[in-house]
Parts: sequence; C-alpha cells; structure tokens
Amino acid sequence: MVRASPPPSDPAMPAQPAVSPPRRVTLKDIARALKVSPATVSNAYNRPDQLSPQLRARILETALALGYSGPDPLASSLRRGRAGAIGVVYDATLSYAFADPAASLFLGGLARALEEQSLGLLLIPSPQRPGPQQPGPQRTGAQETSEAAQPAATGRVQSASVDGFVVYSASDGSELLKAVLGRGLPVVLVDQSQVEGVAYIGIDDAGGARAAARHLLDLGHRQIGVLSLEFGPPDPGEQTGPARGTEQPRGTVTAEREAQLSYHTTAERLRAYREAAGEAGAALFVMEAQDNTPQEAETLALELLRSTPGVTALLCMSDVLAQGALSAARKLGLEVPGSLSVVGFDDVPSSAALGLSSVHQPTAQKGELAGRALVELLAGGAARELILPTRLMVRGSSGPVRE
Amino acid sequence: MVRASPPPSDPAMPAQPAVSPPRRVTLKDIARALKVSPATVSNAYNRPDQLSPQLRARILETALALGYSGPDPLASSLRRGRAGAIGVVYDATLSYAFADPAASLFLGGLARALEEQSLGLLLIPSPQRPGPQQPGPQRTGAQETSEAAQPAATGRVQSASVDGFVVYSASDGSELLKAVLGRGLPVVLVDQSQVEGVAYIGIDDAGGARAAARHLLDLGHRQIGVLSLEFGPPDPGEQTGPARGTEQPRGTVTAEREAQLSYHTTAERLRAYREAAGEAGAALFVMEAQDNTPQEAETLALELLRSTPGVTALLCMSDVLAQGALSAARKLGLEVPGSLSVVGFDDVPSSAALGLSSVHQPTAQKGELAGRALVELLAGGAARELILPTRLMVRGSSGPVRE
DNA sequence: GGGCTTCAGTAAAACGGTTCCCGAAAATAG
DNA sequence: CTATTTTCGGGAACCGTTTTACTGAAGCCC
Repeated sequence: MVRASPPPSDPAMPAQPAVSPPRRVTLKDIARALKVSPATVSNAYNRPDQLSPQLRARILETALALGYSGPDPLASSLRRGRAGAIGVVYDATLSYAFADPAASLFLGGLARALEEQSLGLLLIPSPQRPGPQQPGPQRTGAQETSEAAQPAATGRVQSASVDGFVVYSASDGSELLKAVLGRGLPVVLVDQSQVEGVAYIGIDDAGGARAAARHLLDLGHRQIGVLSLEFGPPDPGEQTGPARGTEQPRGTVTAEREAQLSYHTTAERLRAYREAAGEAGAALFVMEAQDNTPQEAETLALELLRSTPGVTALLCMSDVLAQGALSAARKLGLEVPGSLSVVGFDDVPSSAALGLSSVHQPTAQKGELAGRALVELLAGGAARELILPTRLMVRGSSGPVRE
Repeated sequence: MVRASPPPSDPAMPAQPAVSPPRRVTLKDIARALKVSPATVSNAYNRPDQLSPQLRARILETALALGYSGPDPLASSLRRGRAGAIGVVYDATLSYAFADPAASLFLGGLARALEEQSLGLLLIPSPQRPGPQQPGPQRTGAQETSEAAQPAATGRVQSASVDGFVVYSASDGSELLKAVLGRGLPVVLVDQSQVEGVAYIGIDDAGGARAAARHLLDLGHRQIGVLSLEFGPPDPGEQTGPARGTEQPRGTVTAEREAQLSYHTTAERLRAYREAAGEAGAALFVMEAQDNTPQEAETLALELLRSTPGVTALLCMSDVLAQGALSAARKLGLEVPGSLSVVGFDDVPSSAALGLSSVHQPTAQKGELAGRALVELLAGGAARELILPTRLMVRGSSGPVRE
C-alpha cells in the first residue's frame, strides 16, 4: 500500500514527488499550513465577523496560494443539511420538455424564483425513448439491482441531492412521481393530476380548451380536427400504444390507446373539447401527436385533412402543434382562416407574431409560482393549491366557416 | 440574549412536546433496528451481491416500514467523491437562456448526453437584471462577506455541488467564467471565446454570418439592417451601456457601446456581416437587441425601418429576432420578401414552418457533444476543441431587391 | 485589582454514508 | 476428516465541513 504516510512534517520536501497523487486541498490543509484550527478557516469563509480581519486575510491568501477554492459544497451541504438545490422532474420525454417553448418558459420562471433564494435547479429528465442511438460501449459499474429494477430514472430521483422537487406534467401513476413522493421531501406538482396533500399549481385547462372549442363552434365549424398532445407515456411492454408501423395511420386514436389516457392536461383539454362539441352537435376527429413538434403536427394534419376532407378547423393542444398545422395548411394551399381555422394552446411568444389564435396561459408566472410555493414549503409553510386562469386570444388564424 | 440554556437533560419531558423532532431516519437506524452493521445496509442498496437475498429483502422491507428512502445522496456523494451532476452556467440573462429556442435545444442535447451517464444537470443562471421585483422581506443570514463581495452568481458557482461545468456563451472576461475556472473542475466552454487549455465546442459563426450576408448581397441588397444580439452584459456601474431612456432611440449602437462588445458570438457574426458588406460596398445599419425576444426585435425593426427607409433587408443574429422582424414587416404592410428580405440565424425548428431563411447550426448536437466532451474529461480524457459547421438555409423570406 | 463581559480562536462531535479489509461460517475439495 | 475456498457480514476509518460549547486573554468599571 502506497498510502503516503508523511513524516510528521517535512517542509523541505513538497509532499508530492512529482505528479502522482494530486490530492485535493481541503480546509484542513490550509488550517494546518497556518497552524490554526479548521474551525477558524471555516469561519473565514462563513462568518468573517468571527475572526480578526488580518487572520482572515492571511487565510484567504494562503488558500489562494494553495489552490483552495472554498469549502467543498458537498461537505458543506451535508453538514448543513441543505442541498441548496431543487429538482425538476418531468415525466415526458426530454424532447417534449425542451422542444416546447412553454416548458422553457416555465423553467425560466421557476429558475427566477429559485434564484432569488440562491437555490439551484437540478434537471432530472425521464429516460428517453429507445430512439436512434448507437449502443454505448461501456455501461460500466454494477448496475444490476435485482428487484428494484429501477428504470434508471427513478434511480436518479433517489440519488438527486436536492431539498425538494417540482414535478412537471407527470402522467397519472407515473413511477417517477411515486419515486419523488417516496423521497419524503417537499414537492410541488405542476400541470398534472393532483395528489392529496401535495402542493399544486395548475391552470384552468378545461376552461381554456372549452373557450377554444366554443370559439370555433361559434364561428360555425362543425367538423373539427383535434391535434392532441400525447395521451400517455408510450407503453414499452405491450404492443398497444399508438399504432406505429401497423396498418393504422400514425396518430390514429384507438380505443385501447384512449384507455391509456394518463396525462392530466391532455385528458382535461380533450374532455372539454368534446363536451363543447357535443353540446353543439359537432364532430371531432382526434389525432394524437407522439411528439410535441411542428413536424409531427404537420404530418398529422396532412393526414387528417386528407382523410377527412370535411374538416374546416383544427383544435391544437399546444401552439407548437398549431404551428405545424399552419405549415400543413400552407403545403396544401389552404387559406387560413379562409379554408381552415387553427387554434392553439399556450400562447407562446412567437404565436402573436404568427397571428395564431390561442389559449393564453401565464406560463412563466406558473413557473415562478411553483418556485415560490416550493420555497414556502422548504420554510415550513403549508401546501397550497393554485389554479391559474387561461384566456382565449383571438387572432387571425381563426375565422367563420366558409359556406 | 435569550440563548436557550437547556438543563443538561430532563428525560422525563419529551424535549419537544408533540410533533416537533421528526428526526430523519438514517441508514444507521435501520441497521440498528435489524441489528446488523451499517455497512451491510449500505451494501443492500449498492452491492446486492454482497449479501444474501433474504437479508437484503429484510433490510429493504424494514427500510420501507421505517420510511427510509435510500441512502442520502449528499452523504453518498461526499464519501464517493462524485457529485453526480454537472453545472451549466450561462452568463446571459435568464430570459435569454430560456427565451431562445436554440438555448433550449442545446440544453436538451446536453441533458441527453448526461442522462446516458446518469448525471444530473444543475442550472446556474446568472443574476437577472434589476427588473421588476418587489423587495423580498427576509434576506436572512449573515451574507456580508466583506471583500469577496461576490455578485451572488459567482457565489452560486462556488457552492454548486457538481463534478464539472459547461459554460454557455459567457461574455469575455466574465466574472462567472473566472469563478468556474477557479473551481478547478473539468470545464467545457460553448459558444464563446476560447480559453487556452479548456475544452471547447463552438460553431462556425463567422462562416454562417458571412453566408447569410453574401446571400442578401447576391440578391442585390445594398442597404441592410442588422438586428444584433446583445453586445455585452449591461454595465450596471457606468451610465454607458446601450442608450436606455436617453434621447437615443433604443437599440442604437454608440461607439462606447461597441467598445463593450464582449459576447464572442455577437462579435464574430457582426464582424462577418461587416466584412461581407464591405467587400460588396453595402451599408449596414446595426441595432442592438437588449433581449433576444420577438417583441424587442419588432420594436427595433420598426424603429430602423422608419428611420432608414432605404433598408431592403434585415440580417438577424437569431431566429427569434428574425421572427420579430417578420412581424414588424407585417405591421408596416411590407411584403416579405418583396419589399423586405429577412434572414435569421440558428434555424430553430419553427423557422422552417415560417419559411424563414436562416443559418442552420446543429444546436442539439452541440449540446450533446458538449456533454460528451465533459464526460470524457471526467473520465480523465483530454480537452478537445470542436467547431461545428453552419449552413445557410434559403427559404421564402429572402428574395431579390425590388427595383 | 477583582469580577465581568467581550473577543479570538479552538476542540471535538456530528452530518450520513461507503469501502477497504478481515473473520467466521459454510461449502467444496482432496 | 482435514485443507481450502467461497460466502456473508462486520469493524472502523474516512469523506470535508460546520457548529456548539468552551478557554484564555484582554478590556471595562468603579
């Protein structure tokens, strides 16, 4: 064993022969170098008022000289009992979380709220889908926990050094959500099904969706396509899940798939669409977008408009989808709103410029409120529930049905 | 002083009357409960092969019963010497980081790469601008470190529990960057000025910008407006910085301001625009956007087109800005590309739908590569530099100058 | 100049785990 | 039946700080 057992002190020799064990310098090292107590060094960083300015100066100085850049955050966090960060968990795929400007806005708001408290923001993405990816060569380490068989993502939840969680649009019964709740830390749920006793921030999904649907209905549309967000996480086990590669066209919603409707947001909006349509005796044609991207939406819209020519309007569950719909319309040479009306959801910033009618929600504010709610919880406050309003913004992409 | 000096011990009284001390359960607790060694409990979680399945089952079981949700990540990280997360630092404002779809894409790619290694992603935003914000009530704790006077953000860098950093578009000489480098951890720099010996991922900014400019020049444009990204962080100290509230219209670029050009990306693109314009003998009219938002861009474009009627095309340093320019054109009733050509930069997904000509860069891939580069560094690999190509995508928003 | 209150700095116990390394028991070999 | 290997689990040091007293030395007051 080459454990360097240094003779009590040999100042002549620079401890490290050459390059080998570049052991990191710690607080103790500089304490030793100055012949003061570690406590004093710690104080130099954390309570300058506890020691004389000169000593502090000397400490900081030798710290610099020795290449010590302050107390190790981990050790400090451990001792203090606060990680200084909160985790954000989203159950949807990474692509969803970042491809959607709304998600970005939300995160921005959240970050802002946390920033005020000097809290970090730890992103904990759910594992992506099998997607294209060359098989990584290594996969080192003994990963085979037998039964737990954690789908890796829940493992990350368990091993996240955080003081609390924000869970964003997890599907009902999500493993991830369970894992989070299991940690026993403060949690705020956002845009998903509520859980008894857990803080919640959401929006009036149903109200917004209803307004969007009524708007189109009022304009006389009676055959309306719906570009839906995902119904639920893809079911890797069974062959069910949205028909992919089968004879069914992509996006088709089967009864089976409908039974898997587990994203609260999707469910609420869809329900409201249907209710409104039902009241007006209109027909809805629903397509499920696997990914919340314009490309996907364009494909689906093309498909839908081809197969169901009577459709005069599209209700989209996100602006991203709506933008794809718009581009499908352009490809088909359909005038908007002359031949096709399109209404989105979220009202992301770029939609105003596009003249897209959409349901506005205070996305960034939602993030900020979620952050504040969590901060309150951390401070021992009570869990609250908050539903933010939505508002239909009528712009140029929706108009009366053409006779 | 009300320093509570509790009597040495009064076991009769349950210190805290009723609910108070819900001391968290630790690994030792369940070890004690089962009369096994803590080591064994630890093994139950980390090396299932080190103990009999039955014992492990019993351990997991009582852990559940006692409400223990696995080893504390902090303690574990400390002991193991790995935080299990990397920090992302961006020097621009939060709004920039999240308002820009390109940034989101980047983060998405980065997250994906880290995810493969089960690494977390800790966001460390730079402090936002003074912006609207009611003065927080508390601000507890002794924060007044005298000299260090850390601008709060650098403090967050120092106290981030991470194994490495990705620095995204920091301005030259950024304090944040210095703080990061000071930590002595592996670092990957992205989209900014390089630093000797530090890993780097960037794109061919100049090449892309040149292509965009030449494209417009080839179409015959000779009076071209430039919607630039920020030149540098706002200088809170002096009254300089982009004229705000002075008699100068917003966005005007003064010589002073130009001297503050410290964002590498902005500088490179601007330089390339100018070079190309110079070669063709064309005139450039530069406006600096404070925020990378469509709103800001619209305002600026309106201003520019009003004050400089001869302008027939707009070079925009981001697609977000370009989209704002498009909407300005719409407001002015200018046909695109008939009366006004617009070219963006980044080629974010929504731009294709908008028919916006833009300089494509592999944004998500950039993120993924940055992640991989960092992972390599963590594994002891060498620092590499990588410049990714850009490519002009000509779409419908740019056309020949109208005679 | 003695008691009393600051001041500066310290010793030592946590914080909650992980991991070598070592024994004993059980299994296998000879 | 003994020698050897495996299996199972424990002992204890250690990860790098923070913090709660506590000590000695000054300073203060009359």
